[in-house]
Amino acid sequence: MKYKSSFLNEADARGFFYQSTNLAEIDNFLTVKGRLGYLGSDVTARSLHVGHLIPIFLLRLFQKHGHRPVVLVGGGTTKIGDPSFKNVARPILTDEEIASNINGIVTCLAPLLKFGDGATDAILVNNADWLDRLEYIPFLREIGKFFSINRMIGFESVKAKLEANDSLSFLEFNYMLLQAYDFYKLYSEFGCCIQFGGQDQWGNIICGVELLKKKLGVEVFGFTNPLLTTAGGQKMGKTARGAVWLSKDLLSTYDFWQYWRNVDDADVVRLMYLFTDLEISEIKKMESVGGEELNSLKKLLADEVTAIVHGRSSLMEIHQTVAELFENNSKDNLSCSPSILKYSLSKADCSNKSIVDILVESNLCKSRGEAKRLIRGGGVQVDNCHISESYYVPPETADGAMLCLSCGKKKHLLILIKN
RNA sequence: GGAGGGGUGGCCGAGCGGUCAAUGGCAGCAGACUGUAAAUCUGCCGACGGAAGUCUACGUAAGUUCAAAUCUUACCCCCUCCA
Repeated sequence: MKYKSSFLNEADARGFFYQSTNLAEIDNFLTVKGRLGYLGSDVTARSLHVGHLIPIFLLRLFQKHGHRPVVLVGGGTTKIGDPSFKNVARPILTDEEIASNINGIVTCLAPLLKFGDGATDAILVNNADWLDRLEYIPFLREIGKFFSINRMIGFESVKAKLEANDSLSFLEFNYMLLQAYDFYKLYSEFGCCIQFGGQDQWGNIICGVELLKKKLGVEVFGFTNPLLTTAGGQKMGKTARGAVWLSKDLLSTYDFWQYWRNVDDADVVRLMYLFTDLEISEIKKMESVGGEELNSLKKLLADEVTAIVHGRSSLMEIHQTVAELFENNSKDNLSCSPSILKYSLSKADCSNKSIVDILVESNLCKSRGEAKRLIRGGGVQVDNCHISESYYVPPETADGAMLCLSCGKKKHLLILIKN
């Protein structure tokens, strides 16, 4: 075993470790159960997405090993916007938007961490509770005096902006002081000694560590995880339709599953370590797998991640949809599956609605032109037959008949013909 | 406050009076190949229209012109520099 603490051993083995302050001390510190560690997140959207997943799964691990996670939602700092490594300043949100975003994010977290009053139950805090009440002069005198501009402009996150001649407003420049102050607060009020975050948070985290050392003379710790990138070095978590959200309202469980089902070969095992509860020894065996066998591991990955994020019960429905859509051509039960888009067509409409109309009305295509182009390119199928004419009209069929209309291989629409 | 440089399609970025619905790259979509992946190749990628074509777009608003993303003026916004 590399470390004394079980948490560090597992976190490191699974690929959650990027860098930390005084690693040996953290290791000692964590040999005692019930330690507090926090993760802060700004609340710029009403759901978390795949990009947030690494630090949250890290917290989950922290909890599993008998420690107590603190989740800090940035009700206060979101009003500033973290400028680190961003080339566009964050939009300024209203209090109402922030409040509703916090609700959404809490909903996302519920299945991932156990909240409550027990010794290892997670705690939720909102930094608006203290940041909103700050007074400028006292803050400058008590906190600001510990920050050296010389040092601040040396941080990678700031330096990058300065060198690129990007504007960095004073508002944004203050972000790191506030995040440092959060750490100070959480230490003073809860005894929280560790801050987790993505590697891009390093500068901000260090500010907090240094503030506590200077102000209170205590040593607290920072621990960062690598950013989630694909094997090709791309930031992970984006798809055609936008971010891979954790909220069911923004991305169906079926689409969430599909995201993991379709990851790059080279990423499968790494993601398995990070985002499943499978034993490390189990996953180790997968490292040598290749070819078609790897393809089936992707299903396992998709199952496991989806089970953690959306509950194992959601898998049945997803599997049913997948089976019907891809693995056999029967569409008899497809109508029962909530994951698939449906479109009702009256018998009378069969003769006066073209495929183009249907594609547009069902939102499969954004415009008639797009629908026509897609047809011209051979991307539209009805019951697995390519159609080549934009004026194709579905045949009149008996009541209750169904046609399966596909745009490419991934988007499907079930047309129910009714009277 | 002064001086200078900019604002072009999802992003980057050319164009600087007609041939511009706007070169190129990225991203995206579809087809082929495959393992529902990657890579590769091919096609598409403002709206409406069967088409001819029409309309809406180059920060905003006026103007000059037969004709403006391109010229003029005002305004808005961004960036850089200032003993």
